[in-house]
Amino acid sequence: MNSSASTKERILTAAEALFAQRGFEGASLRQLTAAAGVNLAAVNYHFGSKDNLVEEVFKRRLDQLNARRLAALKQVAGHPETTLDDVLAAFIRPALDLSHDGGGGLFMRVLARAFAEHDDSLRKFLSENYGHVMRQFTTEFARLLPQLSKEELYWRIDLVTGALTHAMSGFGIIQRKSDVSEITHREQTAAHLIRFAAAGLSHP
Amino acid sequence: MNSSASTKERILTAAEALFAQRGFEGASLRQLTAAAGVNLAAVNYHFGSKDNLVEEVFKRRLDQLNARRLAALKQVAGHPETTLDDVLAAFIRPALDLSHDGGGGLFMRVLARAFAEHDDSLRKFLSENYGHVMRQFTTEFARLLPQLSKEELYWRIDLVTGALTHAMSGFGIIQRKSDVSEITHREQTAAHLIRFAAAGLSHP
DNA sequence: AATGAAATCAAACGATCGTTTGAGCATACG
DNA sequence: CGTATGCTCAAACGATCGTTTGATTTCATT
Repeated sequence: MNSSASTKERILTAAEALFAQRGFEGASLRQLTAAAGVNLAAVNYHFGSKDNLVEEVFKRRLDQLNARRLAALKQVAGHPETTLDDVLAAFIRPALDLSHDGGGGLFMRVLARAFAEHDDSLRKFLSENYGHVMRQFTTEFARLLPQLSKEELYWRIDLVTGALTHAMSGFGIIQRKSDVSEITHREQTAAHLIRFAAAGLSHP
Repeated sequence: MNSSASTKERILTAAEALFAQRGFEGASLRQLTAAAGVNLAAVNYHFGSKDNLVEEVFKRRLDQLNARRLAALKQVAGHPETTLDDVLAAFIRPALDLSHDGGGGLFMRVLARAFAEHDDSLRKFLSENYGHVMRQFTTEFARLLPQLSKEELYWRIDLVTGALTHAMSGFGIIQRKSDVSEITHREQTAAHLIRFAAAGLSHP
């Protein structure tokens, strides 16, 4: 279809969509290359193996998402006037933006699949490429919620993570009402998630 | 006749564990039957197909889980003195109990996998066998939270579902501290989840 | 135009998948 | 006892999987 894009990019885009729909094992290289309009052998030529392709699909979006989240966090972390909502916005808004621009509408669903997979190698890869972000956010949450024990804080962050991952994996489907502009709809969605997460984190 | 029931049960138990670990497509019938100590052909003989086996794995636990949840809900639904915590307890406690007795420790992880799968036939099956439970709980939530619009309520229930599914899928791993009895640990876990869910549902 | 590296292609590789087969075994009933 | 029925078993089926191969095409550089 998109013959202007490079073969590598077309494979990555088709893989992202197919992984979101059928899973990492359910999507075959033959379906994938047919959808991308490239030869079957192109995957092993450009990526070496299917497992490497899976990692590259994650890296392409995750590097961007991590950078945006950390940049947003840096602007509020440590400041005395920073609120819980500010930190949550730094975590949530970049994911929402990724879903609407940059063509990453299906990536959050791929990420949710990866969270559900309890495969060790995939979890290790995610931990190496995602863990430092969660760690920095956790530090800031701990600063803003000093009344919580470490155990209590980890519990709540885990639950919030589950809620947000679940919700964001549905972004591909949820359609805004036609009488609301996209930017308004995105603001409303962000407000929903932020208020829910703040309530779950800071309840007495 | 009795030996067939034994073979069936062994297949179901091995399938539950292997589906939790490797996913529905990742677990092969050869791994599965080897783990169960039965012949390869036994799956197709007793269940007809692998897809039918997947459904039977769900049915075995889901029928019990649904029955317990609805029974607990029935005891509190509609009563004027019922609180949000009561309804949430009716939803959460049966899942916790299933994880600790009856050998269903891995089932919640299988269920979480199924939620992450966006496969149409599996979602249809879950909707048919799980939807009526969610519908009854939603009705009771709506009664106890009359200040929320329908749209707002659905948003919050969806987020709570994501959080609980995520948390419960980890039950197989989380170990209680040795100085806490299992029943105390279960109570503490239930209290965590109920308070978090109540905060997320009822925040201003 | 000639050259050589990079990219694409059709075809085939061995492995593994879910499923089927037909013979053999067990147990219950006339 | 003989036989029917339910179950188990090793073996094989065709299909599909990820991967590899070697020839061919593409294309920038000389």
